[in-house]
Amino acid sequence: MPLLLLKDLPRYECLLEGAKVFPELDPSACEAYLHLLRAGDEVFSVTERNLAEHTISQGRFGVLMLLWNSTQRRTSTGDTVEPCRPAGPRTPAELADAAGVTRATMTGLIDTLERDGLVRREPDPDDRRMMSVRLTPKADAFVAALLPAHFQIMARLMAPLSETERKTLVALLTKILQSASELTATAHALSASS
Amino acid sequence: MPLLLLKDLPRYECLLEGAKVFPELDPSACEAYLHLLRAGDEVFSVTERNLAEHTISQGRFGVLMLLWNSTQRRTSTGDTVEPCRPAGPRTPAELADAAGVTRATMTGLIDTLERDGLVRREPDPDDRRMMSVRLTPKADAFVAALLPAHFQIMARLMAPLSETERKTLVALLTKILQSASELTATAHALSASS
DNA sequence: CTTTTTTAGTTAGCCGCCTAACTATCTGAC
DNA sequence: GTCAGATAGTTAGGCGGCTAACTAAAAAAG
Repeated sequence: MPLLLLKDLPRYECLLEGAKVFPELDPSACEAYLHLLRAGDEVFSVTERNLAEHTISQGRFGVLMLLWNSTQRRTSTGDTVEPCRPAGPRTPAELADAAGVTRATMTGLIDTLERDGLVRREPDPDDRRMMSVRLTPKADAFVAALLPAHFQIMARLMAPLSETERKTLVALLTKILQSASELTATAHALSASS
Repeated sequence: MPLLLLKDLPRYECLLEGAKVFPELDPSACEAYLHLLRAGDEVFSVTERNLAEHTISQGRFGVLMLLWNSTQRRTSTGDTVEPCRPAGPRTPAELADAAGVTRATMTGLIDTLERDGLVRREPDPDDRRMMSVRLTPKADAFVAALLPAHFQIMARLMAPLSETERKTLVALLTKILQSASELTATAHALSASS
């Protein structure tokens, strides 16, 4: 996360005191907000550090995973009845949408991946505006070597939580995600009408 | 968060299928991890958008809050028995520690804040290496005008969660935060011994 | 068929984060 | 007292986000 966060979160009493000055301050909401950002940032940093040991950034890793996913579908033996994602190679625009970054950012990521020999750009035969981005064999080996450690870190991060707690966490986060999306949508609607 | 995340999280069945290929993949851990990063990123973006309307970044806002906190303590009438944080003005190094960024980054943030007239650097009379960073009156007004909307956004984000659910969420996130800290600590120990 | 609009991708330039190297100052060992 | 090492802050340069402006090609309007 590109963010600057408080290392030591404020104690709950401080929030209660702050609520006296600012009636808008909801102490429990604020506490949840701060913990969410702090935990997200910390978890992000832990995985980022692991990826950095293989000299790859979170952003480029995300692109590799997206491409690897479609590669798996494409080369699978067909015993998967319902593919989890639409199959096939992916264009920069599709990758940008799936990853949640702008196309300009995706151009930069693909540039670096291509320079490192992990990805190839191929022109689309039908539409000369479009490109197909494909993993190289080197990237296949790279991802396969990287993933076990990556999965182990996730498992260790979540180790103190029981299966039930994990489900609870996911359910709570999903609720927050939804209210965040609604806030985003209304903000967009407001800016569009102005 | 400076990150690139999957817009549409993988379905749980996909994780189960992935676990057949990678025995290290713990599906529920992976699901929790992805939801945590996604929710954190979304919540971060929502507040960032609000701050951007007042032409301030999350990073600079964090610095203002840290300074504002110590200002409050310093100018308080003394009816707070136990101050939440050690009082007093703060040096760039202290701010960097509290915010969790490097001193170089803090230099840049303070530069911008000073340019915008929100902060002043004053030399320390005792130690000529040190600086004191203080809020200007303009910054006091700025923060006071900004905070109500900021708190309202937190409240709206957490609105779908009951008080109990918020406490549960904080408890679960605290557990994750702790295991993340342990992973960080062991990583540092390993790199120090090598 | 020509013209306008839309779309894919890139480029240019800003910002905030990082690390590494540097300057200036203080501290402590001798 | 002097000189080595620690400490505060800055500077320089890289990276990965972003927006905005641009080129080329396709699609739609006339």
